[in-house]
Amino acid sequence: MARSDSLPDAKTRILDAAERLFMENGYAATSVRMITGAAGVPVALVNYHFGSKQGLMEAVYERALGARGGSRVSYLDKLEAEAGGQAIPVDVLVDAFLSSALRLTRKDTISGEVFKQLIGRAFYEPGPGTEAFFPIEYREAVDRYRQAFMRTLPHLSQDDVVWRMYFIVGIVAYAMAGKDVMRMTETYSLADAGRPDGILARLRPFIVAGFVAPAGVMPTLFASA
Amino acid sequence: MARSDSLPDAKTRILDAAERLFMENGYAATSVRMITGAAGVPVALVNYHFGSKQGLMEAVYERALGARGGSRVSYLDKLEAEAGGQAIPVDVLVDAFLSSALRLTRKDTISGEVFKQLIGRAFYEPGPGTEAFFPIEYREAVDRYRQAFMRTLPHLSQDDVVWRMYFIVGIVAYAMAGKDVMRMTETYSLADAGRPDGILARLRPFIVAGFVAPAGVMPTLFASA
DNA sequence: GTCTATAAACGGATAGAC
DNA sequence: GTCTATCCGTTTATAGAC
Repeated sequence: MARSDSLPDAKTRILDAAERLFMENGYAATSVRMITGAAGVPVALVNYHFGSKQGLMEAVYERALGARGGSRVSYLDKLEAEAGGQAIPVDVLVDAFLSSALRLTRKDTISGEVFKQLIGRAFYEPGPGTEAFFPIEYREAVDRYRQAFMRTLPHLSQDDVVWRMYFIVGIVAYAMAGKDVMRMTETYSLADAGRPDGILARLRPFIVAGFVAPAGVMPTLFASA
Repeated sequence: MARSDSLPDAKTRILDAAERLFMENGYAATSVRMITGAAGVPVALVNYHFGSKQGLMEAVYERALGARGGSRVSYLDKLEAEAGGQAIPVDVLVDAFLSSALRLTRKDTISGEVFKQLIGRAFYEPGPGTEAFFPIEYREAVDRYRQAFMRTLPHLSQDDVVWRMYFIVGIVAYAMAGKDVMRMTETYSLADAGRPDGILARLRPFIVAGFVAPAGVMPTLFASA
């Protein structure tokens, strides 16, 4: 599985190329030949190692998301142990949720990129490679964080807490996918654009403030535009 | 262009089918034959009416997003006229931004669905059919709202304002795309799931609170998970 | 495990009859 | 404007040599 040589073996090179190309173009728009071409291996190796194009996609996610059963809640466990029954502060919880639950485990495939578009893409692109085999650990982790958030913010209903976590996932996925349809980062030559830590630094006060806000559901909302 | 008959003409049926299938499967994963099959018309009609698959995609967005040059900022104009030089309250501005700038104009193509996954998909899917021909009016509208937000929230830098608008777009796109990888809406049988107005009602306090929050960029943020 | 060659189906686009 | 038949490149996947 591991070689002491200079070049990774064919299987790894295929995974690397597939990860990058699926990320850039999406699943359907990426052909097996593009992948093998980029990896410098014959086409047949994809089917030999992964069975099919979809099998390759699944292998890419499996590798990117980390080992199965890997505890994605261990950090939360630690926080709760330290708190000793007390509620954990919101900002700490938000940090933990962003860095631990939503963040990917595997680091820098290409060149120091810690954050992955891959997971962002997984949240949106339909078809094989997304919901179908998305690990259950993520949903379990989400539920653990839901409980923690509800302890910290007892003034919110469960629905409100879940909705707000849902919104957070949306923001993070959008940023992770690196999408910018409005061309905001171009138009305003935005600082921190593309820098995960910078983005998260901008994100945190926004999210924390949003999360602690009173629910306040108002009946009629939108004027006709 | 319009018939008094029962069935819409071929061109319209193609647009309807394409809108639905592009929305469900994405652009690359949807073939022209799938579309013409669903529409009950021969394949050749796509090229006759729209020139190419991409031309069809553009026509779909053109129809969904409303007429070109349609003023997407007219409501903001009205608000600013009423304010008479004064800053517009944040919640009003947020409402206007959500309902007017980001919302789609065309209603219920399929069956009473006002909100569109289509635009949500446009925000994420790579390749043709997304950023390439996304109308400039959207970006213009964003800039108008940026100016309004900066007047209302002078304690924020331009970067912070733009970032927060960016986050909002991310949330809305996620909700619009209807994606829910964590299966939150299933798991918790979430109230308001799928109901645009309900979602927006949940969204508003979250966004308003996040937007007015002090920037507070902190140097070191995330503990190792 | 790696490669060449090929199979079998599907992709978008078009020519030309009606 | 609508339809049939077809072209031609590309797709995934496989068979079989090395």
